Amino acid sequence: MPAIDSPRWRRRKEARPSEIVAAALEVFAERGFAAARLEDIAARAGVSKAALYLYFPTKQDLFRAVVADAFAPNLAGVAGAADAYEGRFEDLVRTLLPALAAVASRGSMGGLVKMVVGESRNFPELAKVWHDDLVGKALAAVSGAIARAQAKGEVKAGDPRAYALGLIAPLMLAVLWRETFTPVGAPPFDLEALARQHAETALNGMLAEMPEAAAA
Amino acid sequence: MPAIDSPRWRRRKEARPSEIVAAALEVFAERGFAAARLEDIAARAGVSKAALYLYFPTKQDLFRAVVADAFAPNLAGVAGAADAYEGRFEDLVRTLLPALAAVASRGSMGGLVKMVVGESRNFPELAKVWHDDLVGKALAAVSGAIARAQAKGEVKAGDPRAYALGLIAPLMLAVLWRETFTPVGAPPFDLEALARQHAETALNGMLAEMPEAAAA
DNA sequence: CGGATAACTGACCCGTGAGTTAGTAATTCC
DNA sequence: GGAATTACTAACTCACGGGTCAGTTATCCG
Repeated sequence: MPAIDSPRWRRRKEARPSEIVAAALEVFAERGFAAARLEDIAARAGVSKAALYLYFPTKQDLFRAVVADAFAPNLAGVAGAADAYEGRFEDLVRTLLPALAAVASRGSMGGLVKMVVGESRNFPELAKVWHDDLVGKALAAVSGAIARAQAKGEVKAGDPRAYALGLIAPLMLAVLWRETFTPVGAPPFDLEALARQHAETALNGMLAEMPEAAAA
Repeated sequence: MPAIDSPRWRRRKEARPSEIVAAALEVFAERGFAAARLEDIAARAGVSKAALYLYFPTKQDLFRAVVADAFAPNLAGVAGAADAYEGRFEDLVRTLLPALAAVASRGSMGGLVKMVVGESRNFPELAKVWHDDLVGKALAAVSGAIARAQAKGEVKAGDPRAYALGLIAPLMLAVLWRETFTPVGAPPFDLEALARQHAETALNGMLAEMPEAAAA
């Protein structure tokens, strides 16, 4: 027999939205937008399906909320830091890559990236927001830092945007690898170690060849 | 009035399967598995929906056929080439990366990669096949070539698998970029140029530092 | 305590799309 | 030519899941 008190449910107007969004992030990341069932999201949030509609008018709006919630805090910081940075380029790289690895290790970044690439065609406006406000900005920030380092003679000549992609791509792909292949038995990548080794390799490849000089 | 002859449709038992698979690849790549409609695939293949079922018993089987058809030829060659290679490591890299860029430029590789990452949770057996037979093998082949180059003193010490990821990740991510962000106005990457620059940068970062030596 | 409020639920509706089937028309073979 | 074969289609069924609503129950306030 169940306990006589302890009501069947509680009113928790404040806590619901974030719990729902968290549950939705999990399910969307696992199944993709179309295959995700609102009943599953509701169940994982400990709530009935109808309750979702008290807070989000449609499935698409819930999806948008997930994106807005989970995306912005992750990358905005990184981009801003790279943008404002003025010290030696190699110090930036040796800070940035492990920081990115740390962000990627915990948390939901893998699921997010999957959602971005998987649903971009079905949500062109979202793809545009993702690019204009976040991914594009982050890439531009790193490219900008590289261009400045080139102007100071720290970094070899070459397309800064291609250099930037070369810097961050291994980490991104390692995250996708974790989401995609590790669950079926593939050996994982150690993100921290990868970030350290890749930082050294990339610097080694990018830095101009004066033994010791430049920088303020 | 329509022409009096020219029948409404023709019997083309041989040609149908490949046409259907090609149409399915397009639609699956655009929409993802769950959101893809068989009617759309049928229409694009110039055939009725029911005709699909003459050749493929279910939507999942059609998806599997698409994967089998489109995936294997793309990567098997690359992996084999890297595996068998015995010359100087830098020559391998300068050959492999542009070749990969060429494969990625034309054709459907972007759509495939999207399908892999997007549907891996919904098709664990496929994810396993993808990894065990293709992606994992390709990565192992490149890692192996790097390990051999390290043994010969051509390449610096370090985790070969991480080096391999660093080599191919920028190209993969550029392909995903094209699929995801270019359609909404983001500036594209020139894959050929990216491959060339990245090959030089990566070699610069990876090669051991004896001015001229080693190699058979 | 008891009425009012609103957060929440269970059971429902209905559009959509995977899969089926009865029949039609292109082809083949005599 | 015409019967037999079968590639193909139009029209259907039915399960599934997004979205709704009437009613229930926790909570607030007097």
